[in-house]
Amino acid sequence: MAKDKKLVEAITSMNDDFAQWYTDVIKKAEMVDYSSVRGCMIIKPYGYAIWENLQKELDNRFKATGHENVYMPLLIPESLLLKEKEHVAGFAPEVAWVTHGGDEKLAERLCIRPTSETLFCEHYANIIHSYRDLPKLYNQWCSVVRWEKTTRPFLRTLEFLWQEGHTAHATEEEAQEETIKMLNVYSEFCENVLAIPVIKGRKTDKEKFAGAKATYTIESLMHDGKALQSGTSHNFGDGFAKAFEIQYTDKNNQLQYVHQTSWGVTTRLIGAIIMVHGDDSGLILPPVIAPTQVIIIPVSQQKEGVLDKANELLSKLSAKFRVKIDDSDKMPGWKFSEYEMKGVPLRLEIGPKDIEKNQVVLVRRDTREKIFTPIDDLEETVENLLIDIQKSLLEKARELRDKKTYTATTLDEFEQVLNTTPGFIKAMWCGEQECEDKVKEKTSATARCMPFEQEQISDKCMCCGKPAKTMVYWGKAY
RNA sequence: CGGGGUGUAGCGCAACUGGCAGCGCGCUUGGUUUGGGACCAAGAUGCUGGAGGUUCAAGUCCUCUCACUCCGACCA
Repeated sequence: MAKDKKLVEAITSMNDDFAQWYTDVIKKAEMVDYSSVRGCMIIKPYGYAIWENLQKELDNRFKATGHENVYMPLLIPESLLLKEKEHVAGFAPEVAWVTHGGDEKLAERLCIRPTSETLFCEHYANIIHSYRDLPKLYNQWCSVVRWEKTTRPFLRTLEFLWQEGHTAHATEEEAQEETIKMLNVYSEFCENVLAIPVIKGRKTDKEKFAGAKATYTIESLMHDGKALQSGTSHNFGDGFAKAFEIQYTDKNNQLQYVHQTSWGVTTRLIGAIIMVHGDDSGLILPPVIAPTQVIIIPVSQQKEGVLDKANELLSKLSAKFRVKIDDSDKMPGWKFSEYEMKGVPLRLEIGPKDIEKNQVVLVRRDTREKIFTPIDDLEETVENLLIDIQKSLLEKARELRDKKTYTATTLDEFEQVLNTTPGFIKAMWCGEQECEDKVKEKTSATARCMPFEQEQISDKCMCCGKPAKTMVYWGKAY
């Protein structure tokens, strides 16, 4: 009866089928819906609210580091896209084209932006003339379209929301400084806001962005041991500047090319939140970005005074926190499960027994610990608990990642680890793409990044045995 | 783009060898309930993903197509 019923409603267990678990969670937590266009998702209010909170936190950080928001057009003329060779080669296979306006065929077809480097470059060429015009620190929030072969909500969709920063600087040093500065903004954001620990480092040439001189990345590890590239920051050098003729006159009246950067994060981060923190009861959201931080659930709400008290607590807490009340006539047990599925960090139960004792029951989503709290201490306790949940989510994620991080000194060992205990594998590399290709071919793992924090695992490349240059984090990636 | 799986009510599924399209959950109304997914009663809901074909008759057989999903390759 009640037990069978629970089985009907339950989601797939993570350990049984991680991919199915993921799909169940995003559907049951009402984050997305599928649309009639292949590979495109409808982001529902709950999913979008998470994006909005994430956006707010990031945008504040961009502004605090001197960046300004702009908006570039959705459409890019083909001739403009073709200007930088490597860049086109990287994106051409996956762009969508607009060929008609109404019934009329266009003289030049337009692509729907897969990314906006070319537009920013064209614009920069027009507005940058003097060293006094530099640096230009622009960012835009928009969506882009990439015609991917296979798609998954949040992780890979044809259209996705993102932010792309594009900056132009007078010198190589300044551009490099900006590239690293924004990578640090991302990693600080991931750890403090999303409670996701990341590995910072540089991409190998094989993995770097089309047209970039160097790509830096933050890599995180999901519950199933797969890596997720969570944000990138590119140093373009003056490659784009030369292709688009972005030049300025320096103090010595010499014509110089600018040095550029770009950096971005996407709605994919929501996928990371799900797969880093979630459990078999559903989502677990870090309090800082949770659309609802506290859900109030009245118990025996038809009894005199219960709803009044619950609403009183609602208005009291709303001054400081994002709080909601569920006074629908569903059973309390149903509501408990529902908000666990949605990952609300704290549940507040209030019923006749509590009112009698002038207390409430607080329940943490992450540990399910029940805390009986006097109403007089409520605000302080809630505040402390939210801070503690945020903190312990990060700690727990870091512990898990460290536990799933291994080392290997030979390719056999590497394969063995990857097949038995998927995760990050730290191993030495000679620097040759040949070895990178071989690893991928044999194991389907890729070089996730060359971390800033290097370790000497051994002195030989785990693949070819030649002297090693770099320690690399390897892994299977989303 | 290659390989597998799936499309039937909002969701999960059933319908044998081709023969009236059904069940559970959810939904609506009324009532009783409420500290871990309540109960009773009465209802509503379908061009079986789409197009063509075979047949007296198609959810079922054939052809094509679209979407979803998983596994690879490609990518944020």
